[in-house]
Amino acid sequence: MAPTRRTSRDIRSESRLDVLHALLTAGETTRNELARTTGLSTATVATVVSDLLTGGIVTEARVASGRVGRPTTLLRLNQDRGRIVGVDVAETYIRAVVFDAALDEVAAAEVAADERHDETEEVVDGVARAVDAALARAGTPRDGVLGVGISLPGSMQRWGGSSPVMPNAVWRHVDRLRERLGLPIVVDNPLKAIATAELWFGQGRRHSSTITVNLGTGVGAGIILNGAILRGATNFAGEWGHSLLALDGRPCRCGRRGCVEAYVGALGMQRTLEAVAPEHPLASVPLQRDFIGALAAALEPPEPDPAVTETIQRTARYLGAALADLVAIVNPETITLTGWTVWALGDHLVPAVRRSVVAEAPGDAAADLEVEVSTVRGNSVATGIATIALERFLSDVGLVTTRVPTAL
Amino acid sequence: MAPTRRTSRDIRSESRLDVLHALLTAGETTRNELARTTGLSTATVATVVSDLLTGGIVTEARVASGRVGRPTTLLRLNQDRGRIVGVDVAETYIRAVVFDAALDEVAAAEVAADERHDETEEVVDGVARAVDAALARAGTPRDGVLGVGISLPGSMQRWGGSSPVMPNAVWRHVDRLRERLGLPIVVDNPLKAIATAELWFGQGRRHSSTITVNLGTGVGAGIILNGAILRGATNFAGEWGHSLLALDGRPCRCGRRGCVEAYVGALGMQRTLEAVAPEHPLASVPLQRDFIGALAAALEPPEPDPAVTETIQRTARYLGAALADLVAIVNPETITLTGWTVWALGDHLVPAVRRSVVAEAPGDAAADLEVEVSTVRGNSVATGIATIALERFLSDVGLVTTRVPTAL
DNA sequence: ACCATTTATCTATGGGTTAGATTTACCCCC
DNA sequence: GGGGGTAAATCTAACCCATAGATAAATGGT
Repeated sequence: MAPTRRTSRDIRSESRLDVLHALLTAGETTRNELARTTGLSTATVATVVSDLLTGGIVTEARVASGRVGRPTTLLRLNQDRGRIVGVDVAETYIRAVVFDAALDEVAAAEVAADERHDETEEVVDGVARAVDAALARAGTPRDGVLGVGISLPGSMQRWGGSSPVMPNAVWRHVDRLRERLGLPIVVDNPLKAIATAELWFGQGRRHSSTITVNLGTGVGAGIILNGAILRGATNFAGEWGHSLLALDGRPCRCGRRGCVEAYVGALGMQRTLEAVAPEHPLASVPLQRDFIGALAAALEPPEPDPAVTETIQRTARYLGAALADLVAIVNPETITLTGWTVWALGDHLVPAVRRSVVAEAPGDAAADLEVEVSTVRGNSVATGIATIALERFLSDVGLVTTRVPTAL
Repeated sequence: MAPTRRTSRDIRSESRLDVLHALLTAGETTRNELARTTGLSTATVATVVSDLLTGGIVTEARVASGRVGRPTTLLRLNQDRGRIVGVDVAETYIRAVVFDAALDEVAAAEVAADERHDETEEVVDGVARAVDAALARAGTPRDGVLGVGISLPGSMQRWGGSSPVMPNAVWRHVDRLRERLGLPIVVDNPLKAIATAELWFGQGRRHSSTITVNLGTGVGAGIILNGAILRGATNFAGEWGHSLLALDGRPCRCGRRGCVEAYVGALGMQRTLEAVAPEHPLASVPLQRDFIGALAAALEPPEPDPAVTETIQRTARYLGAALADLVAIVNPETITLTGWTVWALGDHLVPAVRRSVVAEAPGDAAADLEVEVSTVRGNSVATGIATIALERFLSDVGLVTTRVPTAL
């Protein structure tokens, strides 16, 4: 019944990941502390740390303790093990971020992208230029790259199957990307990337079930259950932005009507402002980021713009109702909010959204739910997809058995 | 990060459950066949079968093979190991079903229930009377009962926590039920029960992710991911019937507006008929089962009632849109439909629902989705909750480590 | 130089699995 | 009646995981 039977190697793999997560959280720590943090015995921690030292993933520094007893050795992730690149392919830009092996950002580069970039060659070229520029900025030779993670919107692949079925367009992307970059790559979609960022750096470390919701032009949810990303049958899970808020409601970019995104995406918020005050000057701001920035500015004391305030209130209600659907169906412990709309407007949105979720969720399902702005900083898509690339690298060197989706 | 680390005992537990599921599916089988079915080695199957034989869960019958070679021993679940009772506490009835240890139905009894049965004593009394009547009908002494599973609507409990938080009303139910029945009991909600039935007897055996949707007075979804029931932080997952279909739409029984249940529950379908043909005689049929039965009758050839046909079409569209939300968020491989509305109207609903899901789901997310009537026969709530009771019994005798939610 | 203390490592023992050897129980044939 | 071939069932050595507690290492204090 379990589609993939777990073996004792999986147990060891989990132990290694637990130790790596504890190291990421602590920055530097000791074997005894790792035993306390992970619940593993000191013998197991010793064995796992030995494996990671041998693999060059972890380094140690002998530290005189300044007290009696055997001196303590501090451990940390080996930043110098190599570089990992995370690439966020969005609608209007392609951003490549170089991380060290401790997943600290080293350098970044961005190239503009035409929104009609479903032409394979243009995407491949843009990704290659962004990666090359970022690596140059980081001073990293190609042989120092452990892996490149590339987030492609809408990419879909059969998880774990022996013959993955993928839309031809995406297959061509992957093949061409591999040829062009000449580096080990892994491809996934942005929702899985942000979920991975939350799992490794955010609330996913502390909670069994977390949903991280991205608000921007597009809107979606990364779902973490029992310490793993929910991918779904076709790696499509989390497309909550295209679940219904209002049957036959507002037209959505996807061609359907009434989607959550049509109400709480940046464009949806502009539509809400148009409904509140059709002649409002902000209703005709053409660029979404400018629009959201202007909303934030319009809310500054001492005189917040009443139409903008009403827009925020309505948006909070729509968002609360949509999050209540996630609560009703998935019932997570926490929901985190991420994305550039949240950075700009979170202070205004979050308190109202919390109230709205509790009001809109059935029964008292949302009574204990925590809704908060994500603590994952920077570009969480790039961070997450780089983390997926690191996991893939660790899998390739036999340190973890987690099945990272293959871009064959 | 994994909330509960898996140990080698968990691996053995999974092996035992795999063997048990294979036995349930096959009825009777051989060790070699079990090895082929489960993928375990013949040595492991031998060890597992030995454990199950020792525990009296499985029996063997020597069978001459009629061919050369060592004769084959047939194995089957030991029906005589004891009896398990599954109790479905619904709004208007309490039904107790007695199963043997191979989960075949032996006898049943039903008592009427007042819809205002949130009075603890009335529920406890009704459950006790139903269980006593069913056991009498089965000729089963109390000491022959391995466990009683009781499905209580709305029951919630913290899964796996050391100090479960549960609404007081439900706590009182559990305490009083244990006192009154004097039998080992486990309590869960109907959505978890139907998911368990689908996992053990339906599509959950063959697919990694399945959602089983119950349509009746109430509407909800049992969610199976990676061979396990999705419970959620407060055991509330699957309340899809109270996710939104239409913001500010039809009033729902739960006090909110626009819930899926208000459109595709039995009462919702009657509201749809009222919208289609306000003077239709069926619009005022008072009892929901009578109404649904009358709908089915009105659809018989050669002259199906046009208003009823239109009602079915609209309902299929609403249901398709609501299922599309499950596809967008959870992305399962299959969706099965169950419940008395489905038994009565499935032939008319399912083809249209399939088309609607594909049309309403974003992109081609639903392209490969299978939507079908569940193959789990009988009362799937009672079957499922009895299966949970069997799992609990197996856990109590140390044969599985699966954490069945405790009704302490 | 020795002792107490603390950290790190080692070891025997517990759990799981499998490949392949061995045993068992049959049928067929001489 | 016995031997050979065959297929099922069982056993065994070797692999994986974990931990409790013993042992070793490295320090500071006396």
